[in-house]
Amino acid sequence: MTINLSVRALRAFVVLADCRHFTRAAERCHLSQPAFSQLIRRLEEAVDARLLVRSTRHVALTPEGALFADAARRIVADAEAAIANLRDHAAGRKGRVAIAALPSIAADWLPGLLAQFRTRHPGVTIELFDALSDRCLALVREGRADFALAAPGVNLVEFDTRPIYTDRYYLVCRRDHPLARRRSVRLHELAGCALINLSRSSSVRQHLEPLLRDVPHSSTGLEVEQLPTLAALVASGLGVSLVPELTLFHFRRPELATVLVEAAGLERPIFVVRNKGQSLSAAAAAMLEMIQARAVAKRRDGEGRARRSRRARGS
Amino acid sequence: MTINLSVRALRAFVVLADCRHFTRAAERCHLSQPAFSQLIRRLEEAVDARLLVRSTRHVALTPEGALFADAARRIVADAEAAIANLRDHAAGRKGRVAIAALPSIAADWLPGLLAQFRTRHPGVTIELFDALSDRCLALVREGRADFALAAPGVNLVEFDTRPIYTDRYYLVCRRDHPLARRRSVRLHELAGCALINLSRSSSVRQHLEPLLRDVPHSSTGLEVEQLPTLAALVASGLGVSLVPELTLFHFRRPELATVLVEAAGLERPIFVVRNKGQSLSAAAAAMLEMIQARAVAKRRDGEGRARRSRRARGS
DNA sequence: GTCAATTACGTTCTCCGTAAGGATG
DNA sequence: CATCCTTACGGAGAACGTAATTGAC
Repeated sequence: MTINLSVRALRAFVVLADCRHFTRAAERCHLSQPAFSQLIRRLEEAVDARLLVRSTRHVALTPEGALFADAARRIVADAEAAIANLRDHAAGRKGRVAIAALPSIAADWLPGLLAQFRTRHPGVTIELFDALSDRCLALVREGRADFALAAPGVNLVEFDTRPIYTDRYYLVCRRDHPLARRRSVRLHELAGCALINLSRSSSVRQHLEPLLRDVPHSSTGLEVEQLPTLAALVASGLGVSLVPELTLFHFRRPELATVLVEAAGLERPIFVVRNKGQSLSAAAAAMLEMIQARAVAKRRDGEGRARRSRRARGS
Repeated sequence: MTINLSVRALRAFVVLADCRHFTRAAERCHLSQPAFSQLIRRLEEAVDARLLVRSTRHVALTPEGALFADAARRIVADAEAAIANLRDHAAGRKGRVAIAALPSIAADWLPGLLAQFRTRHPGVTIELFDALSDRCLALVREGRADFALAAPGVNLVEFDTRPIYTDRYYLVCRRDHPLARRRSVRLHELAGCALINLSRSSSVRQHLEPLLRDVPHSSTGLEVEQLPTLAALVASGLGVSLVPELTLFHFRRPELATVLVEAAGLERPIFVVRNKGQSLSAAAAAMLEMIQARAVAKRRDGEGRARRSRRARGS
């Protein structure tokens, strides 16, 4: 009872129902007339009903045939639409990308990149969640985001991860600070500085805490969540801070200076995080590709800056 | 660019999307696993997109595959519904029959027959137009009726016609009329009778007019449309009339008698009238079949009565 | 006689099942 | 090592095109 209909046969029948002429219908289907005739006959056998009344001179639909022709038209249209839709999605002309990214990344990298993506893939809906690492991972886990751009969280083993960038840390201080004119500083040189911390829940703080244990510094006791607040505190001379490169745009003010901090392990890797064994939609894959290309460019850019810095110091 | 999808392949894909396991899906489709695998591979080639991510251990849908699976489910369901629907119609379990019939036939034959048809084909909608011949033919021509049961109208050549019954004429008179006790009369015996006519537009009148030209009868000048009126006029002693057998139920009153009229050509053929080269729906064909069977029974019945009449008169 | 459908027939291609191969947990 | 998907391959049947046939106007 499991019949096999081919969309081809249905299309042929629709064409025949339209022009009611085997020879012409066969031409339109790029078939010889006998082959076409056989195709229709097999269709009638498959559905086990007479769909057409044929005389050698005229072809007419039976009432059942007319009924079935409507259904066939619907099915053929639906199948063709499904394939067209599928192709659009596969080619990245349609679709949806949902990205979860750390606020710093969302604010620094992504805006320009998303604009570029949109011009290249105008049919794709973009969803962007800017959230802290844990929330980013949760979004991926729940399937609400196709992938995340995040720093290493508590537990990444349940995900597929790939590093795409290593973010470096910068000292943020006032221009009148002793280290402000330096191209770079080493971590131990911060001994004695008054450090303003980010809140304990941030990935930056979690990353820095163990490294700073060896560096004697005077604690300011200040702890903030928002980077603009931090910038204002530093500008007011209450202390200095360490922030990842990606957040530097918060600190581009005339009264502030930013200095690269060099230290082993003082690099924050950024990962692309995805669900294990789950493939990306074409649109998401295209988006990720663009992001990775940008990351590579950024890395080269960073290295260039570093080399230039070393040359400037006359090494 | 004219791709061939088979519903079978789509169904296979749907099954696979449901259980995500080639071996089990193959079993459900009654295929060997390699054949099933090939079927899916060909489907992916046909739509030119990866629908599944296969590892030797796990099978997962790509986002595009999930999208297509929805469409496939829809198409498969639609195709199966279309076939089921078609079969229902072809088997007369569903459908619509529209009959156009002379009022006499509609009132005399059809009611019991339609009730019988309805019990046998409960899913079929029945439409009944009771109208005079010309209107019946118009309904068939317009496709609003599948067939008509009518007397020969002006122009039947445009239709396919088949006689199913020949209606005989009866004299309608009062019981005190000289001919009232007769089993049958010959047309010429009506000479001198006061005849009440039906209106000129009726097929009965058109049929009778030429035959009565040779019979000298006194005209009453009365002309009516409705048979109940005619019955009342005859009952009042204003004259007699000639009416087809099918209308006799109008004249079953204690004060009236009906007598078979014998004359060459004084028979009204009833035709089944259909559009040329247009086939009937299964439901309509079943209905027509029942009607014809009933007509045959009625004819035998009539002949029986006639034979009994002749015997009674001692021929 | 001509047009238009079907039937006949040989070839090609599709599609299946069995058997062997390879990857993953 | 057991599971499970793929590849390989030979055979059966499907499907096409050419040519011949039938039937209606």
